[in-house]
Amino acid sequence: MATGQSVNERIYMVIRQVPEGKVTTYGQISKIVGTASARQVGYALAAVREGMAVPWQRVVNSQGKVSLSGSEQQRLLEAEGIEFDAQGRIDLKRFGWSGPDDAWLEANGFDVTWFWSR
DNA sequence: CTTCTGACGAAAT
DNA sequence: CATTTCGCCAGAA
Repeated sequence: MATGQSVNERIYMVIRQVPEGKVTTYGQISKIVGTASARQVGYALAAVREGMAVPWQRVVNSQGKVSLSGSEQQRLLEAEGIEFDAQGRIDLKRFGWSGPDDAWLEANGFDVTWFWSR
């Protein structure tokens, strides 16, 4: 594992891998990081400040909805090509990120075993 | 040093 | 479908 780094730092590393036009979920990030619960991912995002280069807007909840209702998160995603339905939800089948590739995981010290059950 | 408080998820009830 | 329970980080007061 990427030792010497805090849980939050590992969470940010993973989120930075999400490409524009795709979204990921709190649960998926927690599985990739391995040592973080979905709740901790939420804590980590709440601690993000400007200048950290973390595309926090690409992280939505398991229902495909943005966490910050009434904020600018949805507008930022629409600008990247993400579509929302009438209920304000994103179709994860179409816009969901499939995850980092094995090479990246291994190069950064993450456990690749989560791939076996994805 | 202690307490409080958040961008969440899955399973059980 | 709504509510409850647990998991257990990091910064502010």
